[in-house]
Amino acid sequence: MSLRHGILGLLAGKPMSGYDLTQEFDQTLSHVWSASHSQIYPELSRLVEDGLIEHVDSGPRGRKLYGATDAGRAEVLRWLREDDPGRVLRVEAMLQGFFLWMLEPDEAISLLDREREYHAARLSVYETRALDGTDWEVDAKQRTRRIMLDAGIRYEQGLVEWSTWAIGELQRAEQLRGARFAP
Amino acid sequence: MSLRHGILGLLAGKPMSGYDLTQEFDQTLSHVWSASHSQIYPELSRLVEDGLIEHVDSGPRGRKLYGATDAGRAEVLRWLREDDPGRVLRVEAMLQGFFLWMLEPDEAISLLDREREYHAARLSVYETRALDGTDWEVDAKQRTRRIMLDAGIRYEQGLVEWSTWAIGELQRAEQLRGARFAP
DNA sequence: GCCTCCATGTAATTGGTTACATGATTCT
DNA sequence: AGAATCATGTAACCAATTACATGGAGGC
Repeated sequence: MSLRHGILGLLAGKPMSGYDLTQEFDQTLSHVWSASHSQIYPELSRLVEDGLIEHVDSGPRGRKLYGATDAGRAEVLRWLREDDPGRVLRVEAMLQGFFLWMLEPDEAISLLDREREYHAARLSVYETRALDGTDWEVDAKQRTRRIMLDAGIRYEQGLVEWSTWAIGELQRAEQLRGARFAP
Repeated sequence: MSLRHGILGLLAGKPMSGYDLTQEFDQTLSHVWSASHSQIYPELSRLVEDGLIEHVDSGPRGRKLYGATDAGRAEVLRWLREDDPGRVLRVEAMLQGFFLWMLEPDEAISLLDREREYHAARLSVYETRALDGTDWEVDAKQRTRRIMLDAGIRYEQGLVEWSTWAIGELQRAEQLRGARFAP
């Protein structure tokens, strides 16, 4: 139950509303975990029921702030210490990659180019964020954010490099193929 | 519906049984898409119903080989050409990473060390596989396999480097903290 | 004869997506 | 006055996991 622990971990950091959590998953955690508001709100109710979070404050427009209870914080720590994380990966774009051989070379190249562009765009988002964070290194929380942002940067960088290289490979292969007919 | 297209793409390559597909997802496609046999068998039935694959041969122990039909191959191509891949990512280990600040420095380091070890192990599996593949470059299919294996290698390499670096960061931070009390 | 691996399937449950539904506040 | 954004929730459906269930073939 990772969504549960994700929410719990965020609320252990500071009180937030369902809306805030939705944004956090969508922005900061996006390269690590996805969750939509329709999943988050019911999970918040369950966490309250289980005594792991509590309703701590209210704001305008029915806004409800939740915070982690002691039991909630303890549960995050237990999860971090004891639970081996699942290793399932599902990356649809990379699954498509496995079937590139079915496409004409130029189509395969344009698919890889789509990937290169996507990851270059993500990379520049993360790099901007890295520059924006001025007061890094002040405390453990900031340091963690920096470390996880770096993971995102390295991941996107790796994929930009990979797709650039792969495009080159396909172009080289096609030139060789052409040369056999027009030497 | 990525599982569907994953199966279809594999069967467009060569006829396989549900058992073969399960192994393929578990071994070659593991860093890209996961699927268990309990998901695969029902999906095979649905694909037959929809005329995208057909039962082409039988073997011992009730083994059933399926192959893609023309409609099936056409559907893979349509998917590759027209469908924008989903960009949802879910990596439980990295989600845990976001809450490292809640742990004592030595615990955080050992969590990162677990990651380093896991990815180093995966990396060596892929690197062995890269050496085993002798007749690379012979055709588009082999070239695709090489390119996707390379994606896996770069991904794991990136994470080994990242976790090594992150461990260093935490160690450095802890030394600085210690120095303030014992200058 | 027994163990392991090959091989296929189903059922119950949980997790996640998409669509539906509503209302308050702020900005222009 | 109208649009955009904030904010919360539910319902129907689809996807995935875990557990249950069974049997044949080959090796020792």
